[in-house]
Amino acid sequence: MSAAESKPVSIFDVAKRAGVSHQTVSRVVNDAAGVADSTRAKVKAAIGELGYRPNRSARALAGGAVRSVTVLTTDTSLYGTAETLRGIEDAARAAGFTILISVLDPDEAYTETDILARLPHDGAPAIVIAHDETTARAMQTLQKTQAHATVATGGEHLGVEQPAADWLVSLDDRTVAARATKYLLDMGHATVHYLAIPSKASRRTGWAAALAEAGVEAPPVVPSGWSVASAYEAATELVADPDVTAVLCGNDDLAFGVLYAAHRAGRSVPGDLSVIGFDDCPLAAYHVPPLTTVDLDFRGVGRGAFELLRGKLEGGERPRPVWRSPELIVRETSGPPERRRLPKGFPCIHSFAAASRPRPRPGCSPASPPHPPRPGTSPSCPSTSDGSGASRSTAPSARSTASPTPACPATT
Amino acid sequence: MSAAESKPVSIFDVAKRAGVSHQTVSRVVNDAAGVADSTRAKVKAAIGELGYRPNRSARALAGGAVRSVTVLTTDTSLYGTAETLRGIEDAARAAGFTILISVLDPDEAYTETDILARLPHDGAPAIVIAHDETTARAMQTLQKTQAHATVATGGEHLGVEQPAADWLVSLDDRTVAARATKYLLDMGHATVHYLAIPSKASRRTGWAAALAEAGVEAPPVVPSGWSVASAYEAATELVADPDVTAVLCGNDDLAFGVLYAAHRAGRSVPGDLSVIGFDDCPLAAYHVPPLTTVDLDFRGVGRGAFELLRGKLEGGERPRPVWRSPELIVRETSGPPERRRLPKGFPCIHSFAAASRPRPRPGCSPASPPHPPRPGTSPSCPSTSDGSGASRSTAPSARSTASPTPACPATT
DNA sequence: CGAAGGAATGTTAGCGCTCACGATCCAGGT
DNA sequence: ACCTGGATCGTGAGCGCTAACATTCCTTCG
Repeated sequence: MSAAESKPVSIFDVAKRAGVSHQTVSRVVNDAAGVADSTRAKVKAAIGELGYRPNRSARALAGGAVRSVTVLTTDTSLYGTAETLRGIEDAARAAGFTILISVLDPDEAYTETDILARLPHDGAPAIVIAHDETTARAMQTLQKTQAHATVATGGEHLGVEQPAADWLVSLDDRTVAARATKYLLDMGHATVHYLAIPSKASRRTGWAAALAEAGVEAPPVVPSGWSVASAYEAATELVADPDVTAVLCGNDDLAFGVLYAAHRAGRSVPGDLSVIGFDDCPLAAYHVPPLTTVDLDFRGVGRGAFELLRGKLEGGERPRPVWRSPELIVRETSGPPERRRLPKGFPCIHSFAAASRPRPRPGCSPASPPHPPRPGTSPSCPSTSDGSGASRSTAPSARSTASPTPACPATT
Repeated sequence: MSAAESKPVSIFDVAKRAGVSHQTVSRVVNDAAGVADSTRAKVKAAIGELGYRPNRSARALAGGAVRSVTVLTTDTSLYGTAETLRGIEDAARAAGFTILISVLDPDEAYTETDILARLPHDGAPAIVIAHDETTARAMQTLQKTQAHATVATGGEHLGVEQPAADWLVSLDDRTVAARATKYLLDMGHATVHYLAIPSKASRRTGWAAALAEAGVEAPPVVPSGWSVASAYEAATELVADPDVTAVLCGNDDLAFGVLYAAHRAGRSVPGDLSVIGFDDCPLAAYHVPPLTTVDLDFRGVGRGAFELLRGKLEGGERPRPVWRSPELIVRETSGPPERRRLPKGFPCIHSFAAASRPRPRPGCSPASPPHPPRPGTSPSCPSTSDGSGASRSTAPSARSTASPTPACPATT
């Protein structure tokens, strides 16, 4: 309350004011036992009057409980990273931890010392959001010397499966990638192409596995950057090929890029081309057309990572995060391939496409299917209470597995 | 290099190894003058051999230069916030500063002590990303007692204009909101509606001012949350009204929500309805149709905030950030209102809309206008080298101010 | 050739806090 | 009356570092 431009109040100031020793104040501040209630009250009063706040540096230096986590990452503005960070934050805040962020440059080659210097002090707890080479290497460095206080998320580059490691929280996106691929194959697509994010992603493995299982030769992976723009560029060639009828994308942003490229190439979606993303970012459900994607609970991963770390730090029995399998959310960018296939290299496919495209047509009828957009956080669907895996009720548009119900007939 | 599970190496260990005093080591570590080159080399060798890294807590405690910034914000996953944070990070990293993040809950009522307790110690430097009430109040608290070490960004809630304050870095979005509104008015729209983000935004002021100047009575502001979903919900009623022909949205996410709502309501864009966003998020240029929006350089704001803070901290002459006016990027969600207006309450507007909608039609001709998507960072356009304000070359789709050139004729 | 002055280095005293231990007080048991 | 022991509180040391001052050693100049 009384905060002038003077020396900050220390534990000794409080002690004098309350007529006790500094150690007693320390005990009160840290909720330690062995302080009489009357004394505790006196001290608390003094703290209030003086506006005392503990100095974290001093506390850390003196060997108190650490109460801070350093998060190492490369790009805080990517959806997955940002959400993971949010999860860590949420959990950390609830536990009274402070968060330090250390952003690494994906293009720089760091020495081990460079990485260790990112920590506030030796042995400081850290979480690495490992979605690329740089962060994966950082994790390996920390593993060597600070294993007791380090946890990673993601980590496709780390070459470890979740069940094996007690320092990794990740998603089983390999399985769901396989499921998504199989879903497309089952629908009649001859093959599924994969537009890859820059990461040795397990998603790719899942995709390849599903193709192999179906006896389909995997087409070459199409590499892309992280941005919509790079996906657009990477996809232009792909969507120009009428034999390409289904594209699985490394994340939603890439899917949007493909969708835009498809639009410019005159391919209709999903009649002509099916596109599936990864992430279920907030926009996915509200895109035109709504994007079929995979619901990846990055926030849960972040929370899990923090809890895991806290468990290692405090030794006590903390709930270990489970390795949940994400779910495929079928919306309106995926469906069976066009029955009436176009001859390869056909100059203009507009008339065909327009005639047979079922749904996502702006300027359609206002009497579209009822739309219950409740993208809140309620986890389970009250009415449709079968947990059969392929859909979730958090997304606005209802699932549509096969048989695309034409919302508006081709012409009135 | 040699990092076992033992006591971390301190400045004294290095001193002993190098055969000097700990203070000399300190001088070397901090690049202080007055150390002989030979000694410096010896010490550096010892540091390398022992793998010594300074302890930040101890350094901070002992009163060394601070080298850390606390960023206070409410939501790290919002585009504007995330980008501002990136800007701060970039600048901070370059300057060797550490970043602490403290996330506030927008729904919580914090006391002054609560806020101050977020800082690692009294007088610690901080940047507040003030996009809502909570953060604005936090800023006011810090202003009172830590003014010398605090800087804010955004701050529509702070009631201060940039030129007046030496602790605020923000964008002149009021002016550009007015410009966008005027652009729509000039194009023939009878009025412009505003879908507001939850913030006493200057954007709204600009919008209202432009309407007032044109002698148009401002329609009621439509409130929305930050999410696409809330925008969709808020906009359903709005887009159902055929008299509404132009909507200015508080940010791009809201614009996407409106676009989706318009799509479901059977309104065509931009023939039937013009929509303008704010932010120019990466997706805007690749949306279908590409979104007319305002390029807000949040990353620049973040960098500017950090530089301003550093200036206050170090006292020296640092470049003061300038108050740049953002630019309107006209893409394909805005245009003149339909000449052939529909009678109010007309049951199905599909046939009209489809017949006259010029451009954004999936499944159009592959011979669309040449598309140069170079969303890199090259700031100026080589060919069109007039800086006349209404467009920027960083966005893929070319500008189209008035007269929408139909890319594909209605039917072949 | 001695004093002054500077460069290089060492010594001391904290920063604000916690840990480990020591001191004090008062109940209860013998 | 004495001892024991738990509850409560105080004292001293030290975490790793830097600021301020002290010291040493070598130039350089009158």
